[in-house]
Amino acid sequence: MKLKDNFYQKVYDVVKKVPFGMVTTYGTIAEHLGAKKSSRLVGYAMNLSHNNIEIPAHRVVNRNGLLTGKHHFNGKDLMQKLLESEGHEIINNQIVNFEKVLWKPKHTSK
DNA sequence: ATTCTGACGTGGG
DNA sequence: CCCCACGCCAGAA
Repeated sequence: MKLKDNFYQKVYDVVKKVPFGMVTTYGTIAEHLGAKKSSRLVGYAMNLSHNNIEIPAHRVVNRNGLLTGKHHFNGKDLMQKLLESEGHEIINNQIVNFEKVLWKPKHTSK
């Protein structure tokens, strides 16, 4: 049981599926899992999984496209650097054209 | 065990 | 537009 385990598992899986040059949001993932209200869990799951270098957590931002979790990386603007390296433009900790690089699960073709 | 906080999001006043 | 509260789960003090 423990559907929550499945929940985290899905979060990791989805995040790892995020293609290069694309980003996603906690709310989008949570909604995809059918727990939009548990958007916090997604962020929390990231925190637990941030040990898993295989998970591009830097591609996950809040619904505002704001790099809310950039402080949780190497403690520097590593998150911003990574995003910029992938072709994103960050201004004031916010992703430019965020909606244009926003990637959604099961809607990859775009 | 209890209390607070945290990578969020939505709604109400 | 700004502030507060609720929902969700887990870890730390």
